[in-house]
Amino acid sequence: MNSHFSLAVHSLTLLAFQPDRAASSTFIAESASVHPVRIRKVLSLLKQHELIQSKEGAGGGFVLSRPPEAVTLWDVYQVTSKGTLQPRCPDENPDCSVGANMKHVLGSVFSDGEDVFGEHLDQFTIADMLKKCITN
Amino acid sequence: MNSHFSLAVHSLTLLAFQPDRAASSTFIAESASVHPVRIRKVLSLLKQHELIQSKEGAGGGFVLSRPPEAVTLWDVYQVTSKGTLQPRCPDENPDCSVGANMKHVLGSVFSDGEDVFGEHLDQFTIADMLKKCITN
DNA sequence: TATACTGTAATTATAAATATTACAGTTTTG
DNA sequence: CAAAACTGTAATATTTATAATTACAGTATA
Repeated sequence: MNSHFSLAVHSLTLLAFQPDRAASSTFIAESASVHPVRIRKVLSLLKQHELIQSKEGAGGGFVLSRPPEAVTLWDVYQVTSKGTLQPRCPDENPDCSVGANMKHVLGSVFSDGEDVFGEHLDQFTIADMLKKCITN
Repeated sequence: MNSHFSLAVHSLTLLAFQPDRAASSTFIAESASVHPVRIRKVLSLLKQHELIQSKEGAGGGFVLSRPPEAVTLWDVYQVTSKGTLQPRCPDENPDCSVGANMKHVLGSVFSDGEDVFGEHLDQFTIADMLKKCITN
């Protein structure tokens, strides 16, 4: 699983944690121990998919555009990581009936598997994640 | 998903394809378009878990130790890729209640998710994979 | 108009995956 | 018995993927 997903969930959970004020990329980056530019790239994706809003300039930053109860981990996964479950396969080898088809065959198994996995992720919201973090 | 998994499935399917004779690492490597040493490493794992048997020396190679109907993709996954679904998380940050717990919280969500995904993989056997490859 | 931000592109550095080389040990076969 | 065809594994080199860093244009605030 790529790290965009966990950074996205981290960021959204942090925004849910302080719903009153915008969080800057620097603030989020320090919380997640990564570089601010990396956060801005991930949040750029979330913004494109309207999970957050951003405001430029002094005092700007990021806020949620939906209540945290209305955003699931599956929503986030689809934005940041769709398709990454797929196993890496070597190039197709036309000289071998196994090598020629394995990529496609495993591809369909994992594509369905991603949907199954998605149903699991869909059970958890950002609000749930915040609750789990705080009560620990 | 790491590539050990797809190489393992590829190898096992190839062994199922020619049940009569042992396959050498060179033969399998050519089918999968990768280096023989890499195949030997993956097959070493499968051997440790008794999914295959190997024979050294001239005319040696690898054979299945169970019928292909009795090996599922979940069996293979557990040997080659257990835990790889887990998203990469940055180090825990004790100064932030979100940063301090996110890794653990996501960890449990993905651990359960891996089991759900496993139930999906468990529906497919190596025999199924071979059938899918051949009828394409 | 200085300051604190976002947004992005380009570059550099680091880490992970993969290939390659090397060689010891094991069977088979001529 | 010796050459050939294998496995097994370690060590090294290469390639690729990730991540950090730098740079800078644009925007809102005070």
